[in-house]
Amino acid sequence: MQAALDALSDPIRRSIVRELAEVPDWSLACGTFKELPVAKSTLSHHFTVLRNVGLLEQRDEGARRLNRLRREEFDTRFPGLLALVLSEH
Amino acid sequence: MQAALDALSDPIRRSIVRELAEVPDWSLACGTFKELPVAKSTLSHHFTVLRNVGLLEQRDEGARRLNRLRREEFDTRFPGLLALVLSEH
DNA sequence: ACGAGTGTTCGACAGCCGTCGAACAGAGGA
DNA sequence: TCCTCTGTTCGACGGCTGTCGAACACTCGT
Repeated sequence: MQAALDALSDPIRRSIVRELAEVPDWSLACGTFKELPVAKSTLSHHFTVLRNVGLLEQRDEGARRLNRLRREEFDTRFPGLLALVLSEH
Repeated sequence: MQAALDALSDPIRRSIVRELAEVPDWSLACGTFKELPVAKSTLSHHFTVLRNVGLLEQRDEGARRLNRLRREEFDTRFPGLLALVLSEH
């Protein structure tokens, strides 16, 4: 719970989550978020946080690392939280 | 949204919210939270944060300041978030 | 009027965390 | 093989914020 709220209290990380929710699973690599105003090392850090809290699943496809939002698993553990974040416009 | 998550990402503030949820409205003053491991100035700060984010309503009763959890108002603006915090065991 | 109890405000401090650049590792194409 | 692209790791830095004690303001019994 603490980790979940910490993870989602960062606006950049919420942006990542919202963007992943709008595309099919495994369709976005980490590097496809270049519009975010942070360095790639910072982006890598954010992905680590989201993965550690159970919001993300990652999978290597050659040189790229594809992402999938763990909607059901996360919603089971923290009901309504993901829906709330996704409702943020 | 940002402010709401920031407010609830602090464990002390979640304790305050949970405790207020278990008693009738206007039944707890700020000073009745002495079991929390913080100084009273820190406690006052936390109450300010919770009030500013719309989770609390306060009312002076003599020297004491009584609190009320704004359940409906907060749940309207951030559906499910308060329920999630209250489910924290 | 005095003292006790309640709560706020202020300045100061410490730790956490988001941020960056540089260096590194691996995959894949020319 | 070399170069490019992708992503991680590392050390360093800065700002935010939770924390405290002291001082202040107010209410209410005694």
